[in-house]
Amino acid sequence: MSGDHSHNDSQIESGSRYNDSHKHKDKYKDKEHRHKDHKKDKEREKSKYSNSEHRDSSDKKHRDKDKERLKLKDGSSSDKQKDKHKEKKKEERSFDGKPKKERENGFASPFIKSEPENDDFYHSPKHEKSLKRERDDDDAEVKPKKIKTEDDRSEKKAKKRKQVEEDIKPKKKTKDKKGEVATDGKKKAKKEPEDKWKWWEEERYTDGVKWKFLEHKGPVFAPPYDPIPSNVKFFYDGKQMKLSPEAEEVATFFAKMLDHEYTTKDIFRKNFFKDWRKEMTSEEKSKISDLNKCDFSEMSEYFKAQSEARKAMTKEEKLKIKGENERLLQEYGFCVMDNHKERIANFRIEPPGLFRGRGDHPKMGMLKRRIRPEDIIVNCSKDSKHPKPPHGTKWKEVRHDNKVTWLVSWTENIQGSIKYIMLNPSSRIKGEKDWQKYETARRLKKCVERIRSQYREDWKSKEMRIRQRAVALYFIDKLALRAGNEKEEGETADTVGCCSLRVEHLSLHQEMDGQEFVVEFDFLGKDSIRYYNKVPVEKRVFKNLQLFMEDKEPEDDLFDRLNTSILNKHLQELMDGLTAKVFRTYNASITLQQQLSELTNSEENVPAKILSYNRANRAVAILCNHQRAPPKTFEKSMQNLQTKIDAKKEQLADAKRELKSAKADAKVRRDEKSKKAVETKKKAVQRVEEQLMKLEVQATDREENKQIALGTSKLNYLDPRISVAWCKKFEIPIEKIYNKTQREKFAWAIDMAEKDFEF
DNA sequence: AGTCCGACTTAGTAGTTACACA
DNA sequence: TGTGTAACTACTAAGTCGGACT
Repeated sequence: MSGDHSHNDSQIESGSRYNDSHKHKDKYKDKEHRHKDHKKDKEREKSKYSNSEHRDSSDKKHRDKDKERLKLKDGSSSDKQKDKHKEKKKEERSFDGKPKKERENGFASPFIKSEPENDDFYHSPKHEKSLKRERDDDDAEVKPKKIKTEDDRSEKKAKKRKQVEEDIKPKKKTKDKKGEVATDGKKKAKKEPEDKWKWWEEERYTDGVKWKFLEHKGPVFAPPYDPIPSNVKFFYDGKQMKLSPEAEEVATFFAKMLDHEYTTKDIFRKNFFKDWRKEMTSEEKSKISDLNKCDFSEMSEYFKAQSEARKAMTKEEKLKIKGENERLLQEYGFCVMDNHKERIANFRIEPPGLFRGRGDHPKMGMLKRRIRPEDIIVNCSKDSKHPKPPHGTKWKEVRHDNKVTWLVSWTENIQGSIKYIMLNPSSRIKGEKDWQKYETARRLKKCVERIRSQYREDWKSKEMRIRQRAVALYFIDKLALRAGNEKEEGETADTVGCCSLRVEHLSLHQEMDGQEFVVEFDFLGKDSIRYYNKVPVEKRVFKNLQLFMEDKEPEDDLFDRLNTSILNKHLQELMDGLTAKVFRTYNASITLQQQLSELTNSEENVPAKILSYNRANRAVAILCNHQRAPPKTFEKSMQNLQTKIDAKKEQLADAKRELKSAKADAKVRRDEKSKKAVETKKKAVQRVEEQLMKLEVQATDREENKQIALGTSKLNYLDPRISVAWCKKFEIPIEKIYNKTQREKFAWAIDMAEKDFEF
């Protein structure tokens, strides 16, 4: 399997963010020009709607939505019918890895237990009882009681657990808190339940319902604009000018970014200036007509001084701010969902500012407008205490949709997309989904060989669309490419995934570096990260590619008979719940598992084993092309480490010399005391050796990690149970692999995976 | 069949904090 | 006792995917 997946290290070395690569830049610039011409009209059309009018259209959207919901609620029979049908379909799909019959009777039990939340946050007793998720209560022997967490489980659940987790014994609680300090002690000790809620031992909703009760305090808005002092001046064309507060605020956004490269970019400046002018008074508008004549330098200096001052604050002042943040977190950072207090991921509304897209984004520099309560849709239980809008304001809407997971949403003005406030990854609602994702990937493991032989067969198909589909799937599987939805030109940076690859993104080499049939990929993927890879492929694939590229212009689609929706429909037929991204998850996780078993040597010490883990992790990151900008201080910190290593080596030599002389001494004297001295020296040598080893490992690890980001795969692609099992098997403390946040996110895996877990 | 859009996951980076070390 | 660096967190952009609508 993995032999199939040859991943070229050169990919990393040469890979770089588009902006950093000159060769690349030029290449893409050319293309952009070519594209531009036929984009123009479309763009003009678009921009008409981009700002004020957008609001109207989105309002309308929501009105329509309302209608729709109403319909659903008092439902005409036909609507209901349709809905039921839909939900059933969903249900059948939603529980990966669980036999269907277990799911069907979700929470039939009338048993309701009112379990007091062990903390009175948002307590609304009158509702709690009726809103508790229902469960059966008949398998008391499965798990030891804990005083206040859930103790009602069903037989089905017990079975399910057995099946999924095999023989999970109740564990001594993982005390993963020892290393944590102050803040932790404060909030955790008081607020956190002693026994953490194990949602993974409970029934799940089966019908598209995400919760039964939801209560929260709404979002925290960005602080209002704080005008700069009047002695900080703005100059236009050399003359001082007092700006209106609205125009001034936008000017400060620009001033704050002055040091950044993109304020020099034409598009950025153009977009900024256009949006800035919209905020000006007519007087200002008539005066300020050229951005180049604007002098923001005093503002810029002012903000720099401010940030210096912030750094130089006294301990007390810093503590005060910290305390205030903590208070805000406690008040707004949590919600109650189905009787459990859960952490919210992003409870602050995004503040206004200038949009910074990634890569060559056509909208960079545009003004991201301030979000007001009137823009906000609140989602919560009907019978919860609704969040109050700030004094004198109103929400746009309060709705009670328990088929979605978000608490708050608003429409952003740059792309017109919807932004959400949702729960933290440690929450039940995110965790269940995450777990499910890995179960789907594990199901793929069972049938991946079948799928592979099928697509290989399809390479020979008479039908073009099938060949294209098969070759694309091969890339997705072998190279872990993303699906590649088509995107609107001129709205975003020009990036592609598998289905949206263009002819210009690959070149074919009959022979290259002694290998036959090499495909050279060079394109910008998500976040404008460059994907560069030379891959030898099967002859049949190569021939197909030649065919697909025949008579096409560089900017034509490689797979002109394919898109993500066609591909995913096909995948759905091959396996329930299968989509393109499942391959990424599957290949990432299976690679980790293989690499770990290949690289780990049980004889080695803990740091060496961790190096092996990081290497396995790295193999995955390379596969998934997870890159990062090399840290700014990389070279220097590498040098520092080297000096340390040299010093350690010297120290080791010294220690060895001393040991030698001690030995000689002992030989002559033959007394206890000198024998002991030898022992001590021996120990010293050993200790220094270990330290040196540790440093060297660190150096290797860091060097190999220069441009590779491990975090993304660890967080999103690697089944945490693989890592947990590995830790247990080799007696590595889990803290060495996962930090606190990660342990919270993966609590389910840490609790359920034993050392023999197999992906 | 294609388009649009809502909901949700995946992504890199900027800024902050903790920590090691001279 | 500050300073440099690593680790972590917060932030938000940019994907995926399914379903409604046309």
